Formats: sequence, structure tokens, C-alpha cells
Amino acid sequence: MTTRPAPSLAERKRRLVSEELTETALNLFVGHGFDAVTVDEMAAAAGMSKRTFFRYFASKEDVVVQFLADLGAGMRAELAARPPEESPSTALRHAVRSSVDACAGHTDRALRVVRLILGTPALHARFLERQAQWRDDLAAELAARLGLPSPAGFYPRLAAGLSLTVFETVLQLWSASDGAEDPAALTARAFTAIAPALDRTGP
Amino acid sequence: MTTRPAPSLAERKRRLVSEELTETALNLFVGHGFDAVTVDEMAAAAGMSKRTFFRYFASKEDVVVQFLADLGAGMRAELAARPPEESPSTALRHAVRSSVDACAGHTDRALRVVRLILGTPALHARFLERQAQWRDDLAAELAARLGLPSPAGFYPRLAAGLSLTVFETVLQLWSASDGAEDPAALTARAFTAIAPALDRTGP
DNA sequence: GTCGAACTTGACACTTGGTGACATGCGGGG
DNA sequence: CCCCGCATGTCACCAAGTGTCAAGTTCGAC
Repeated sequence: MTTRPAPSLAERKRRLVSEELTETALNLFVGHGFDAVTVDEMAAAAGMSKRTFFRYFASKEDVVVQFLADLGAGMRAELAARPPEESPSTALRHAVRSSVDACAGHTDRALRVVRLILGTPALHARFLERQAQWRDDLAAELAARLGLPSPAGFYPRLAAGLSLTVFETVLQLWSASDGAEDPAALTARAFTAIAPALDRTGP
Repeated sequence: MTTRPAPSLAERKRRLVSEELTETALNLFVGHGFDAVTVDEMAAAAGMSKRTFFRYFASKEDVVVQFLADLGAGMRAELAARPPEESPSTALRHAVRSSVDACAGHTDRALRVVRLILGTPALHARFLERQAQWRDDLAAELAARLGLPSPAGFYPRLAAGLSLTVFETVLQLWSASDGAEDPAALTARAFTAIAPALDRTGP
């Protein structure tokens, strides 16, 4: 039996509405462009008031970006789960891989979302903002795993940044090639290249 | 005699007003925080109407971010100016160095601006957006210098991204340490670490 | 010097994202 | 049956931008 915290009815209901809303919004966005759709329209299309929309998402951009937000948490979790004796480069590679795979998994949907984000300045900005958070998280996790003092110093921050750069670059090529390029292969190639930098645990 | 296009009076006037406005805004921001200052207040403080403000800057954030925007152009120019036979890692290192130096030059002002940007989500987001553009530019320049076909493929984009990650990480530590850390030294260290990745001109 | 063209500014109205306050409806538990 | 908590809708409101038009202002041509 899964002894997990019992997703109280209210919780599930909320999640349901949220997903429905996301779906509706996504369709509108890919149809008319992000900027051409107002919050009122989205809300109306989902059968609710503007005010209610903002009770589910903090901003218009969030509807799209939230969709990728869990990836960040996933990456950190994956990193934390890697065996401590593993080299930083390997651990980070697996962390990024897990997110890349999560994307490449449901190709259809993910591809649409990624293209939308990368092609809309406002969305891209928010996405990068999230990434900056992931970066702090990864850096902290990495510092912890290396027994370095917190807050993270130069090396962990740099390593986290490099890894996320790989992540974004892979997404870029994947979406630019309409899913033709194999994200996993790209990730592997990139990490092979930067591994020396990641494993240089100097000061 | 500088035979440059003669900065027509109007042009100089415009630049003057723009700088005055930037100065005023910056003072207000560091004083009360970015979000607590409205555009109307800034405009009033500079003795003009809100409408006129938006004729000088496309957005509230631009007043601050524009201040660092030339760095991007500078970086690309520097990269383009490096001798073609130079290795990518060396050329990129110099490009980033030039921007870092430009920052570290007028320490007082730059430090305030950087701290403001990194500490304000809205500003950070816009800053990252700009960086994304620089990245495209750098990647294109790099592809050109390597004789690769345009648009830039995986390697140039990755290399550009890695270089900018170094740039941002250096800024982070520099501002976090209140200017104590030497940006040039940090840059050198980071580039030593990632040089192998940058010079791996594989497919 | 004066007239007119081009440019700059201010004033005003309007759209849109986002928030706070309050009322209402709907559920389940006493 | 009534009360309590929760989700939602309504309304008012603020701040960021933008379009429009009516003034100045500059500057060169006549």
C-alpha cells in the first residue's frame, strides 16, 4: 500500500482544474500566439472568471512555464539521488538526462510547449528566470555533495550553469529540428565535452 | 579629424536626456527598490511625462538593463576582431574579458547596477533575455569564424552558452562579494577549466 | 524676419495584466 | 437544520504600455 499523504479530494480537484486550464490555454496560444490571447479570453474559454484564473496561476506566462517547472525539481532530486562517490560530471549528466528524457517522452505536447516558449520573448524570459532558480538549487546540492560550505562558491555555481546551458542548448536544437535530433545523444555529446571542467574540483 | 557621421544636435540632446533619465531612475531604484517606484514617479522626478519616458525606453526595466546592453555588442565585436587563427577558447576568453573589464572599470556604478539586476526578478529576467540575444550573436560569429554553415549548429551555440555562463557566474560572485573578488581572475580560472570543451571542434 | 515642415512633448483615453475586498453559493459535519 | 470553510464571481482599483491629437520648438528656406 502506498502510504503517501492521501491527495485530499480538494487537492485532486484543484489539480484537475489546473490541467484543464493548461490544456485550454495551450491550444489558444499555439493557435493565435501568446500575445494575442488575453487572460479574459483564456478564462472564458475555460469557463471561469479572470480572478479565478489568477488563483491557479500567478501570471499569464505561468500557464505555459509551470508545465516545465517540475523539471527543475526533478533535476535536483535526481542529482541528490545519485550515489555520493559518483563524479560530478556523471551525476550532473544523469540529472540533466532525466529532464531531457522527461521532455522527449511526450514528444507531441512537449515539443509544442518548447517551441512556444523559445519563440515568445516574454515566455522565454520567464523560463530563464526559472532556470536561474534551478541553477541555485543545483549549485547548493552540488556544494553539499562535495562537502563544500554553503552558500555555493564559484565552482558549484559554474558547474550548475554549464549543465543548464547544455540543457537549454539541447532543447533549442531539438525544437529547431522539429524533434529530428536525438536529445539524449546531444546531451551525451555535450557532457563528454564539458566533463573535464565539471570534474575540476579546484578551489 | 574624425569623419564620423556628425552626431546631429538632436542626437546628442536625445542621448543627454536619456542619460539624465537613467541616472535619476537608478537613484530611485537603489533607494526604494525597483518595484516600489512607478514610471510616473520616475518621469516626474526627471521632469517629464510618463508618455515621454516611454519614448526613450521601451519598458521600465530597460532603463536599468540598457545600461548593460552595449556589453553584448561589445562582446561580439571583440570576438570578431580577434585574429582568425586564434583558438575558439582564447578568442571567447578575450571577448568575455572585455565585457568583464568594462564592468569592473567603473566599479561604483556598475556594482550598483549589477546588484540591482541580480536582486530583482523582473530585471534579472530581462537581463537573461538580452543574454539570450548575445548568445545567438556570439554563436553566429563563432560559426562564421569557423567556416561553419549558418544558422549555427550545436557546437557554436554550446560554446557561446558556456562563455556567457562564465560571464554571469563571474558577475554573480563579483556582486555577492561586494567587489572583493577579482573578476578578471575568476574569468581566467573559468576559461581554463572550460577551454577543452570550447576547442573540441567536433561535429 | 517670417513662414512652414519636421520633430518633440504633454494630455487624455484606452487596453491589459494583476490584486484586494466583499458577497455568494456549495459542500460536509455538528 | 444550521453553521463553517472553501471555491468562485463581482467589482473596484493600480500600474505598465500604447494610440491619438493638440500643442510647442527648432531650423532651414524664402
